[in-house]
Amino acid sequence: MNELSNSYNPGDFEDKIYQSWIEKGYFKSKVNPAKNPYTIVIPPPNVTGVLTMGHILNNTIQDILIRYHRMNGFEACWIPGTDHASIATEAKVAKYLSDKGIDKFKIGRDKFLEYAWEWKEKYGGIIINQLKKLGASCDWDRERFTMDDGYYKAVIHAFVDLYKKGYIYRGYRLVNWCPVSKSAISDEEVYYREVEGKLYYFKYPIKGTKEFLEIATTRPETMLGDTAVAVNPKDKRYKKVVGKKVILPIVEKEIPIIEDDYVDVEFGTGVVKITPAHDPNDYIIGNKYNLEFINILNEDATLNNNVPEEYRGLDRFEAREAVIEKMKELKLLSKIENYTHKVGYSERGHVPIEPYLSEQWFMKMEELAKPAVEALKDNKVKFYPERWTKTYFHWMENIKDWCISRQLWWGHRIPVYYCDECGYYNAYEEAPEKCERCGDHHLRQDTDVLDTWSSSWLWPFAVHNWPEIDKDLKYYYPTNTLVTAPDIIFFWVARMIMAGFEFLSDIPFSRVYFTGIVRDSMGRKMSKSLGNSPDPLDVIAEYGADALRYTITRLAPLGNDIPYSNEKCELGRNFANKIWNVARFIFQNTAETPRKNLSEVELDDFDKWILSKYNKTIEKLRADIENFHFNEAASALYDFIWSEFCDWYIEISKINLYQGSDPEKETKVAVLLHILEGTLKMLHPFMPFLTEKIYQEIQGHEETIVFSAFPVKDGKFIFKKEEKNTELIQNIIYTVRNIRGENKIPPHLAVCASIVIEDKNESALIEKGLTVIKKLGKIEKLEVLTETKKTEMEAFGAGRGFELYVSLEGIVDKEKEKEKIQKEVERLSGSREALKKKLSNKSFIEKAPKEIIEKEQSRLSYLESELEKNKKNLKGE
RNA sequence: GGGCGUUUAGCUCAGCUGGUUUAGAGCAUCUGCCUUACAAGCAGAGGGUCAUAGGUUCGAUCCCUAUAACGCCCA
Repeated sequence: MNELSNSYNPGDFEDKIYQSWIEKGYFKSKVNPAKNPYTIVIPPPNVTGVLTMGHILNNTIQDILIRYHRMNGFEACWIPGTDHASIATEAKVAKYLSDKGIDKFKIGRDKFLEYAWEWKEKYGGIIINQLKKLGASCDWDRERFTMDDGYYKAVIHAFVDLYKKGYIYRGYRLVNWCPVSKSAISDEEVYYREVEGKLYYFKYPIKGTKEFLEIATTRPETMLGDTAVAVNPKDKRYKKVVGKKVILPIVEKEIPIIEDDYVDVEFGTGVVKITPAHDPNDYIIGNKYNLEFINILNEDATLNNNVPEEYRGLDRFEAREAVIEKMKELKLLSKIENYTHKVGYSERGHVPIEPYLSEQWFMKMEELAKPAVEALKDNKVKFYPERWTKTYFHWMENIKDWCISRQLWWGHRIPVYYCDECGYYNAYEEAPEKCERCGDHHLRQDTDVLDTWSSSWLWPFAVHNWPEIDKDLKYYYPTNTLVTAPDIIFFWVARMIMAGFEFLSDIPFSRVYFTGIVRDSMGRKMSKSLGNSPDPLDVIAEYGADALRYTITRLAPLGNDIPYSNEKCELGRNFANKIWNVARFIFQNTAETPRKNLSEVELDDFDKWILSKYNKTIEKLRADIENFHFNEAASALYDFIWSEFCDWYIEISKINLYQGSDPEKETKVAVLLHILEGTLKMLHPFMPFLTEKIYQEIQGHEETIVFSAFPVKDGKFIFKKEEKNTELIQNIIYTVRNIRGENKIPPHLAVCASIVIEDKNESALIEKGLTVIKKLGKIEKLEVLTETKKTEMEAFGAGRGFELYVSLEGIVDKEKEKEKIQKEVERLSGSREALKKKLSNKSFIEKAPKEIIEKEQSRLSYLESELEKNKKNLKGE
């Protein structure tokens, strides 16, 4: 007797099975020259993060790929890990400390880092354990963290290498400043939000006249740092004032009126103020015309000492109000308009970012980008869906230098050492003891850390012992597929490709699968702040990991967003339950019979039909997985198992299982087990737990399904004729059931029927199929006629190649029956007319391919014979 | 402002590069069933002028162009 309980309770076995996989070490990968490697590196989640639905989607897909390739004989290696998430983690730790009344700056860098590591140790394991719940078959022995010793050294090595090659430089530049984190952030960490703001019109007096020049601005407070006003050279209105000066109000300073194409004539008055230190466009203008750069802000976005005294120390928004008040007083404010515009916000602090002049480290990107662009052009790296390559090219071809320094402590500290004595500085992998130039021993390391992405861009090879080129790196690199979300295409994907070429002269992966974004039922992105992201662990507890995996895969067409809600997991759970129960049925009915090979038993039409369908499913499934059509793969399995195997074959097999001869029973047992076993294998990448659990109960199973061979289509089990014959029988059964349903014949009531089969060659088949028709159609007496023999009180149905009469006195409603047939006649004539028209179209006959014309002609004759049958019946002939 | 998507049944989506698709699935709805694998189920049914307008073609849900709505990305 089998071990399967009466109902499907995933909670009873999922953890146990995972535990046994780990104990057996199934997921450990070793360099194996006899096999081809198949490698995936996990997109490392934030070490302090928790699993989201996005992770579920992403990691399920990776696991499908890994398990599929493992079953196909590859040395599959899925390398897991986490990243240190510099800003996010530092913010969390700082908040934790400040809640306890501890100020991060008071305790200092070293003490703070101690807390941060403690924090990491405490929360760092959470997400990894959650992945185990999902069934992820990662090689956990290879788990890496971006701040592990080895990885840390790799990051520093990369920095020093690029520094020496001249790709990394220090510069006083305008950067995106987050006043909350008090750190620079990259362009990619800025998001734009539409804001209902105001457009303020200020009058600046023109020097030596009584006239004014009117400017429009959304950021009045920055006027305190203006060093010019500008107009468009084509703008005739202002031709005469160009070259003159205006007196900057409040500050009482003369600044020039310049002209430049950049100025939009249509915007405001056509005159703009130029604040080179606080606006990216003005920064460019400032450089172009050698204007003065006046930084008016402190790190926390309060105003500094470069502004008149009364504004110093004010927050930027307070200063805005104060400037407006003052301008009003001075009668220099001419109007205020409502104005909707986009404002850049910090992804970290969620406040408007401030373009801010500061000393930062940058990486020159243009050269690094070149091979990475080529790689996609040459298809060495392919994106799925392909359209993302456009986005990629656009970004790469307009690439800007990357600001890689962050004014934080948690991260890889920039390995640049300064000599205060002589001013010399350089980058070193190991801290030098003395100054290279003057020999002084007082060296000071740069206080900044590196942007997190400038550690994770090394991920595909730094997970090994790089910069050492060891046998693992040689074997597993380049990796095969990267599975990630498109919102980090610049942050991460593009940069990994660049790093791959720069450090190993090769692509980091050949294919990139971009998942969609998981949204809630209202179409909103899942986010912590909205509270609309379900905890995947709750979902797993309620529905099972297999159900969740299946559901999310089924819902995720390539490149489209996924509308998710927990109830949708019913889809997966119901499917799991179906599989569970069909397995129970099979075990209950096969235990007594020895299992034989398919070659040892005699197959009937129905066996051949299901084997044919099964082999076609294998073929489709393989193609779908290899082309990343996971949702279709999931559907194909569902349809085969549910609509073909369970709905038809299982029902048909009961006839022989319950009443058949021994050889008949043996045939069914052989086929049932063959298909169950193969189907479980095909399902395993999608639903690993359930399939392992059931697999263990199969006669003659191997130790585990994890390494079992993924089924291969066998051409000798494709049976076209038997497929067609079975289809005919199915159609007859559909017709009987339809008549039963329409006439409300109770299910338990058997009926009498007669049937006409048009093709005489198929009549023989029907003889064999009669039992099946009788059983599934609940027919007690089925008469096969050579021609129509109509009697009273009969319901009629016809299909391709057959006519069917169901006789049941007193139950058939003749009027309704007539209406139904009338409707059918109308439908058929409609189709026939349309088709006739098509076939009488000269152009169609001339231009359409022959097969199509033939097809349409045979369809016409089919329609005509159907029509004839129905009409005859209607006339009562 | 530039780019990229999406628009198919009440809902959520398939339809993988034009012809058995006057279009499929799940959920929801309606009818009938506790048929000893499964009520998380079984059997049937209803429901769509494939966003709109043109165009290409013998033929368009599918290709092209415009429009609209929604969404994302970049400036």
